Order: sequence, then C-alpha cells, then structure tokens
Amino acid sequence: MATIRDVARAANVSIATVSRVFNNNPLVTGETAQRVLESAASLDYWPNGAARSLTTSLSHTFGVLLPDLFGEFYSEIIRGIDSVVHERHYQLLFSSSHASGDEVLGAARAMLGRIDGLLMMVPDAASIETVERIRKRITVVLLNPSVAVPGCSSVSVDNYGGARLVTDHLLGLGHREVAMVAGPAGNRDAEERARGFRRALVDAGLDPGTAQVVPGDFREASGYAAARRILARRPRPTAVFAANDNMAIGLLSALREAGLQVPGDVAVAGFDNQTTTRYLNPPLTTVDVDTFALGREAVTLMLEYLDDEDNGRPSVNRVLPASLTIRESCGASPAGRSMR
Amino acid sequence: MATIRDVARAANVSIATVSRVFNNNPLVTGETAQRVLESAASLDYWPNGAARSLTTSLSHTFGVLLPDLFGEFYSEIIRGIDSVVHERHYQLLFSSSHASGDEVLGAARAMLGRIDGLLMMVPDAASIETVERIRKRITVVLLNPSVAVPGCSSVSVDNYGGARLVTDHLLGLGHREVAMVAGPAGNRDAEERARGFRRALVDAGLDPGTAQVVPGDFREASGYAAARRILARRPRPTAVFAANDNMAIGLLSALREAGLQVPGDVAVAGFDNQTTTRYLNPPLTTVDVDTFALGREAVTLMLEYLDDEDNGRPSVNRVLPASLTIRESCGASPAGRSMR
DNA sequence: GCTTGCAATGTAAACGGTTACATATGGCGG
DNA sequence: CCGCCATATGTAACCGTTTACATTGCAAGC
Repeated sequence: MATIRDVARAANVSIATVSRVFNNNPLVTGETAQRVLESAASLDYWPNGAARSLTTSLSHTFGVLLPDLFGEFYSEIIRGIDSVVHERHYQLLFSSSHASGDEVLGAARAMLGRIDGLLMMVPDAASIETVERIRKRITVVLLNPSVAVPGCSSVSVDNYGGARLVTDHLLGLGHREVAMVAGPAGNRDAEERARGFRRALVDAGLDPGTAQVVPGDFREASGYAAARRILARRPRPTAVFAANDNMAIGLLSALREAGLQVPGDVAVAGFDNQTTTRYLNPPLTTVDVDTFALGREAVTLMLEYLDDEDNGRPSVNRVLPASLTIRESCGASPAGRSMR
Repeated sequence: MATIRDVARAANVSIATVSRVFNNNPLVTGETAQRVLESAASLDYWPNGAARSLTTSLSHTFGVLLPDLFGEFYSEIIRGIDSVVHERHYQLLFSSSHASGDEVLGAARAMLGRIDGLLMMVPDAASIETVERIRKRITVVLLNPSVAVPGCSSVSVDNYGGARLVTDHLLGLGHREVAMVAGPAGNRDAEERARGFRRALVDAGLDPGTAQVVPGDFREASGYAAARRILARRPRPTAVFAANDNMAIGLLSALREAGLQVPGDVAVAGFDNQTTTRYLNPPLTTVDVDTFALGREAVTLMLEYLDDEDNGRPSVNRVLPASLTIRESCGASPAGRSMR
C-alpha cells in the first residue's frame, strides 16, 4: 500500500512536505498542499499509526485496564470515559479481566508506546507496587483505588458518605433493628460502605454488634443466601441495607419466597443505583454513585495533566459525592426523587 | 527510559541478541539469554509497542467499531469478543459512536498500523462503499451487517427466524389480533423482524395489514408512545410483539397506566432477551439472540482468517440461531425455559 | 592440517513517519 | 545592484524495533 514516499513521488515533492500537509503545517503553499492532497487521494494514502507514534511518542489513545469490560457498573464507567474521549477524537485501548498484579503489569507493558496515558482500576489492595512501577513509565489515573498511590491522580466515590445516607434514611423512618449485607472482605468499597453503616448506627445511639453485618460477595446469589441468616436473627431486623444492588436483588427474591412483604415486613435498600433497580418489585431505594462521572472525571484529570506540558502538576484525588435515590422498597414516599 | 540498545550495552551483546531473547529465539545460548534478561530486569526495560508494530506490522490488537460502547446489547457483544481475545492475549482498540460513513472511515484510518484486524458494526445501509474501502487495507469482520459486503466475513443473527418464533407462539396461544411495534426504518434488524412477523401471520392465514405494524425506533419512549396507537385500533389487538425489549418495556408501562392487565388483557413479547426483562412485571417473553456468541464468533472468524497465512480463505457468513424465551407476559406457562 | 558446516552472535538495512537543519527562491530596502 | 531576510521546500537523522545477511569460532571429516 502507498506510503508517504509514494505520495511524495506522485506529487513531485519531498516526504517532508507531504508530512507537513498532513499535519496542517501552515508553511506549505496552498497550491502545493492541493497537489499533495490530490496525489494522496488518488493513491488512497493512509498514514501509518505505528510509525507516527514511534516518532512523536504520541498515539491519541488512552489505555483502559478494568477488572471487567461488561456489566452495568463498568459499562457506565466506560460510557463516562468515552463521552470525553470521543469528543477529543481519542481512541481507547482495552485489556480486561486481570486478576493478579502480574497480569496487570503485563497488560500495561504491552501498551507501552501505544498509549498516551492509562486509566486503571485495581480492585484488590495487593498490587500497589505494580501501580508504582507502571506509573514510572506511563501517566496513570486510578479509578476508585483501593489505596492511595503516591504521585498518582485518582477519582473515587464517597462510599462512606453514601452508606451513611441510606442508613440515616432507614433510621429516620423509625427502624431500630437494621442489618447489613456486606461486600467481599479486602474490597475497599465494601469496607467503606460497612464503615459508613456502622458509624450511622453509632451516631444514632445504637450498637452495631457484629451480627448485624452478614457476609456477602457483591453477587446476587450471596444476597439471596444472606436472607436466611438475617431472618434467623432475633429480634428480626425490620430493615436491611445491602452493600450493592446485586445483593439487594437476591435478597428481594429470597424475602418474597419466604412470604415476607417489602417494605411492609422488611425494608430493603441497595447501593449503586443500577438501572435495573427501577424496575424491581418494589422499586429499590438505593445510593446513586454516578458511575458515569467516575469515568468522565478520570479522563478529564488525565487530559488536564497531559495538557500541562511541563507536568509540574501535582497528583489530584477527586472524590465524587453519593446521593440517595428514594423509591418504594423502604416505605418512604418517593416524592423527592433524590436527596442531598 | 531504557531501550533495547541500553540493554545490549549492559549485557555486552548486540541489539539483535537482545531482540532474539525477547522473542524466544532458540538460537541464543542459555547463558547469554540469562545475562540479557538480568540486564533488562535491572534497567526495567519494556519493549516499545509502536516500534514493534512498525517492523512486524503486527500489533496483537483488534480494532472494534460499534455505534455505542455501552448498553446491554453492545456490552454483551464486547463480552463475547473479549472472552476469546483475552485468552489469546490480544488487546482491543475501541472507537465509538460513529454516526456517518465518514466518521467510520476516519476511525478506521486512525487505527491503521495499530491493529491486526477490525471488527465492526455499521448499522445503517448507507456506508457499504466505506466498508469496501476499509476492507482493502484492513481485514474486516462485520457484526450483524445491514447488507452483505463482498469479500467480507460476517456474523449475524437470525432476526427473521426469531420474529417468526414469537409470532407463531402468540398465534399458537390463540391470538388472532396481533400487532407489532416496529424498529427504525432502514435498520436491517428491524426490517427482518418485521418480515418474520408478517410472514408468520400470512402462513397462519391472517392478513398482515399495514396498520398492524406501528412505528417505533427501538427506544423505550417509542414503545410507550406506540401503546396509544395500538389501543386505539378496533378490534383491539390482544397481543403485541415489540421489535425489541426496550420498546416492550415502554409498552408495559403504558399498558399498566391505561389500566390493562398483561397478559390478561394484552399479551406482550419482546426481542433481545435483555437481562432486565427477567425482572419485569410480568417477566417478559422474548427472543434470545445470544449476543455473546455474536461477539465471540466474530473474533473467532477473524483469528481463523489470520491464522491461515496464505489467506486463500474465502469470506464466511455465519448466522446465529435465535431462540424463544417464554416467561409470563404472554400467558403461556413458562415450563420449558427455552424452545427450539 | 585444512576444508566444511553449523551454531552463536554481530552488522546494518529496513519499517514509515517527523523534524531540525540546510538550501533555494523571491522580494525588498539601502 | 547587492545583501538580507522571510518563505517554501528538501535532506537526512532519528524514533526503537526486527531480521536478512555477514561474521566468527569451533568441531568434525577427510
């Protein structure tokens, strides 16, 4: 296929001139540019991206490393990332499902030279030194990091505040026996949500005994399973806060099967505000985390950093507020669509 | 940062030897390889992907061009693509939301030299010559193409067959006044589904008068809006087939607001089997298209093509079967989870 | 002991662009 | 009329790899 040299030959100019035309260098005469463009069009010349990246060390591409590419949550993050990436005419290089630190490192290495920056989410706290190693060679912005990495900008969600919001809501409705289905141990989101839950109870003068928090793993099945333990407890809880919507969904099925009314017998609340939750029966009260903004802000931070050529810019940690979405699963009137 | 030359100098070998070590060339002595690897490790050498791509014209990356990156449908396709891409240690270069043929062309051009093949979905029939132009320079596999492009492999879904399945199901339940909410004009999926619907009616000896098909655009709001026109019809339809689940969801809301029982007064069926549909009230009978397989098969085709070095391989068009998922929205007993 | 051949490594030319620097051309002031 | 400068274009080095081909060293065969 035609290279820049073929175009140069056809237009009777040097390759430098062709390159200038394609990079909108104002030096070239209109007439010459015209001739070059015609030759390029007739040869159907497409510049080679790898060659461009090699010389400029620019790729107009951001790498994205997420535990998964799919599911409502990641999908929304990607949508947020894409919303700004798209208007800036950047592209995205994905590599998914990396369980271990070594896999993350391998994926990042394979991206070297082909991306201008890396947006990544490392779920377990295990691989901080992995992130540090990557950061030395590639500009990194972390999404919802399990722990702060020095010199790394990040965007995260106010899990603690969100959990406080729901719990306060349940307490405000008069519930005194409130249980929680926790997320996986070692997961920072899960831990922060549990912390917010406990803190809200303490502030209300209640005792957050450990038995109030039953284990879960963020999956629907674990919410279903948690119902048994919750219903066995005496006095029986009148409200349950599931650390995410998936588990709330499982919980609702289990409660229905047990013949209990929601919210009549038990109030249920979730976390994440997945679009599905609106259609549940009853519609779920949950915490909205604006996952879209999570992705959007991450790219924005990245672009701000890169635009700042001398890169004297310190790392920034942005925390996104969580808000409460009141529907029917807790018995409150869903008059105010969203609070705080 | 360290390049291959730095490693060569440190290990006291030539750059060719370093390159050989990193490409597992069996010629190098174990001892030499050892020394090279140690130098590389101490310098924290990462090979540059752009440079590699430039010389080898290989990138271990597939480009993906979809109308959107998000939403249940695309999310599942991506999951399917990723399932095989991931195990082969490939990466994915995305560029999303390209409305016009020119935008698609631009995105593909920007990928030249950085991908080994391109998986793309072009929704409107408008840009076949765009695809042809891309195909000349990059190996392309089309997902659910609106029209066959000569020399281009593709994977598509049996929309026609799926629509026949649901329609036959409704007719089999005794319905004689069956309406359909169509998808956007010019969209081949939509047209094939409408064709299947009409054909099923004709085969059952019914007259598929044009008024039986009311317009829609695949979005929830258009399903909601369609309800008005359907309910105005006399005799009032007793069953409605929505060309996708989104519209079926809108339809259900509208029917509920109109005080009608589903399936008691009106049976409703959809198309796509989005995970949401399971949780609707009532759970939706719909056509399952195995979107996951759509993505999976597309990459598989791509890999088969590329593995075949002499590329004497003709283009292949694979059609994925659709199946019926019976739930409660049509009044049939959902005993058999899935038919055909 | 001298060729022959093979195994291990080195040399240097690609790959397809960008860009610093050199060069050619023309216009203008002195 | 000459030199100078600005403008337009060309030349060639470089980006960091891979790889065809050249080179070296050594063991085996005659």
